[in-house]
This record gives sequence, structure tokens and C-alpha cells, in this order.
Amino acid sequence: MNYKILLVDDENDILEFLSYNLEKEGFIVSTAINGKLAIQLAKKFKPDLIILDVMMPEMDGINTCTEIRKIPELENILILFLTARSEEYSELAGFDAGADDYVTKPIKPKLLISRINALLKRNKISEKVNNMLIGDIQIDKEKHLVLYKNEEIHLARKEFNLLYFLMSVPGKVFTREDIITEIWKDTFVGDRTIDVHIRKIREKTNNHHIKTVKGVGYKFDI
Amino acid sequence: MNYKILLVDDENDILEFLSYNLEKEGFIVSTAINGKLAIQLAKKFKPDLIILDVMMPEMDGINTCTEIRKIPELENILILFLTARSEEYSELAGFDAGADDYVTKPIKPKLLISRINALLKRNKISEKVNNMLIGDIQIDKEKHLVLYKNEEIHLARKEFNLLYFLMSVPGKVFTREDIITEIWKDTFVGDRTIDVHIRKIREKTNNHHIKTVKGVGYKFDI
DNA sequence: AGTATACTTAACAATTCATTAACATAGAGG
DNA sequence: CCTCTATGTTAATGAATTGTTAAGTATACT
Repeated sequence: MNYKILLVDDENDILEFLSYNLEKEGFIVSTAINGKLAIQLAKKFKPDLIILDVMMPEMDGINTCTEIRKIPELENILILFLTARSEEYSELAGFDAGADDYVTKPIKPKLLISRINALLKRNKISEKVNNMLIGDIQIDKEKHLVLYKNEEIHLARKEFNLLYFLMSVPGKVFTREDIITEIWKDTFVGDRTIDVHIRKIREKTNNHHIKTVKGVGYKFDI
Repeated sequence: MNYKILLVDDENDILEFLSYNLEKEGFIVSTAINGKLAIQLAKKFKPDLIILDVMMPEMDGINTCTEIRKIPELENILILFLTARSEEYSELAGFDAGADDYVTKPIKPKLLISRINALLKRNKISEKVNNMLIGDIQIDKEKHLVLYKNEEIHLARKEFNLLYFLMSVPGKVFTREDIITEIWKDTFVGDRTIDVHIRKIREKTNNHHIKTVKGVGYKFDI
């Protein structure tokens, strides 16, 4: 999974420098030049982690952090501070404001990334559970479990992933290309492979639910 | 609860200075003047956190840290490094060696305590319940005890940790990668090692409970 | 040091899964 | 109603994954 990071700093140079380094590591980066914009952006971008410079004009990092913690949808986002070496006070105040960690300037990319990964790893517990109940089919990704009319049915890995994918947007028709991209990534498989997997799922769910849209693809229907 | 801290530094002045400040905060402090003594003491004292000076003669902080992480009963203890300002390398190497945080010298007691509390707080969240009763299996981490149908069964350490890990989220499928990360950290083990441990557990619990999800991993099921 | 216990690995067996080929069927459009 | 194409079905193959055993290493204990 690619984590999203929101960078907040009033200096463009730093934003660019950090963006470059973080993107190189596979993070999806968004940036803001002040606290207010950061909060607005955070609501839409829904980052996993916010990196805040402590020293910023108008609303400084600490105030921004305090504000973020007040917003219900953002209160659990990880926050990491960037502080200047001498700002002893900031470090303390930062933790009080709800920071999860801080890194001192000058920033060493490797160290920063090490810290970010440590934070994200610790936070992983809060990952979502993906559980869906649609009609008489219930699917639980974490438990790799499918219930059909409250009876457990066994699906092999590919079958499971395929059903899960189709159920992710019930009623939407997914083309064969969509399916191949999602389930097979860039492995090449023959023409009938999908059909066979579809057939196996249908067999196990009494031929309900999965419908063929000829010339287009397949969809999951209630 | 009063947390226990093991202080490790070769300079007596620092030990005294920090002891004083930490005890004032209610921590129970023990000290060691080198890495070897630290490890011996840690086994008996069972601290919640070890504070290690990076720069020490003979075995430095990083080596001590690496050694500590190798000892099963100590591998989960929090470790905080003390580094001189300029030791950029130490910071990186320290995280690699398994440190949880670091503080630069000169040490400001307030900041150190703030960091310690942050670490302990973070760690508390991830603390697991020590005693679980699921179906006919009861497991107690502290006592390292497993009851199957009310009969005590003996599991070796790896077996115990593996069962405990799987039981921590019943029904959830853990990938082999998950399992290796949790049980073996970054030791490399062969493909069949997990299977063998699983087999041993199954043998001792009559083949119930642990299910294989082929291509995905293993799960604990009632 | 010597013994017991635990851990890991190699070698092989067993199982399950994914894919394909070959053929069958369905349905749209002429 | 015929043809063409897309999809359905079945069974076989072999690839991938996991299970099992026994023996070799490592570690802990006395």
C-alpha cells in the first residue's frame, strides 16, 4: 500500500526537497504552504501522515496541530513535526499538542524516512477491516471468509479476489480488462481463464449474483 | 503503574544526573556502566525501557541494542538512545539496530521525560491482552501457559508466540510475511520453518483451530 | 562438559489451485 | 434462421503451495 503524506511548510525549497525524497520512496505527497490550507487539504486528501513545520508565519505548526486534533475525521492522523535544533520549547509543546514524533532540522532524508516508516508501522493497527454484506452474500477480506446464505463456502484465492473485486462496487460492470488489471496485474492469461473462475464462483453461489453483460464484462448483482 | 527504566552509560555523572531526574518523576531506575552488564541486568530487572548511550567503550550502544533485540525475552523492550549532537550516523544505525527513539546531548531532563512518556504511551496502545480464552483454548502470556480442554499443554517458545500471535485476532488470516515479521523479526528462515511450527501446534491441539488459507496464510479459528 | 530441549532445514509427499485446450452453447444482427 | 463472435463448460495437466518426517544445529540447563 502507498501511504499518503501531507507536507506543510512555508518555504517552497523545503517542500520541493522533501517531496522529491518522499516520492522516491513511494509515498504519495501533497503539499500546503500554511496551516489553514493544510487543514482544508487534509480533509480532502485524507493523508496517513502530516509533516508540519513548527516555525511558520500566522498559524504555526503547534497551533495547526491543535486545530487538526479538534477535527473528528482528522484526529487520528499521524503528525510529525519539523523543528530547528534549538527549539527546545517546541518539542515539548508539540507533544502536548498531540504530535506523534518530531525530526530536527537540518533534515536528513534517510532519517526522516526511517522515522516515518516507524510511525506508520506502529499505526498500522488502525487499518480498515473490509467486510461487506450484500444480499445473501457476506464477504470478509481479513478473514478470507465468504458466507452464502449464512453458510461458509470455500473460494480459492483467485476466486475470492475476483468476487471481492466485483462486490466492491455492486452493480457496476467491470470489463475483462479491469479484471485482469486488478487480479492478474501484468501476467498474461488466456481468454477462458476468467470465465472458468467466474463459473466456479457461480457454482458455489447457486448461479445468482454474477451476471454477464455480453460484449462488456461482468457485474455483481443482488 | 510505575515504569522501570534501565540506564546505561559509562559516565557515572550522567547516570547520577539522570537517575535523580527520572526517580523524581516516579520511575524505578536501575543503572549499568556497560553493555554487557546492561544485558545481564535487563534479564533480571525486566525494565520497560532501556536508555542507552551510543558512545561507550568496548560494546557501544548500537551493538548493545542489536544484542538486546536478539534476546527473545527482551526483544520488545523499548530502547532510547542518547547521542551527541553531531553523530548523524548513530541516529540511522540506531534505528536499524532496533531503537525506538533517540535524544541528543546535552540532555534536557524535561525533554527526555517528555519523550519517555510519549514512548511508553505509544507502547501501551499496542499492548496486547495477556490472557485469552477462545473456544477450548486458553492462553496466558505472562505465565507462558496454554490450556487445551482444561489440560495444560507444553508449547516451545516459538510455537507459543506463533499461537499467541494468531489468536490475537481470531479469524484473521496472517500471511507468512506477517508471521515472519512478528515472530522472526529480521532473521531469515527457510520456507518450511513456519509449517513445521504450525504442525507442532496442530499436533498438540488435535488439529483444530489453525486453518490454512492456501496462497494467503494461516488463521486461528474457533 | 554433557544432556535435554528447541529450532531449522532438506528432502520428499500430498494437496490444492490455476490455466489451458477443446468443445458446447447463446445471442446479436443480418 | 444462419453465422459469427463472445461466453460457458469440462476435464486434464502441471505449477504452486503446503504437509510431513527425520536429521542436523543451536541453545539452554545443570
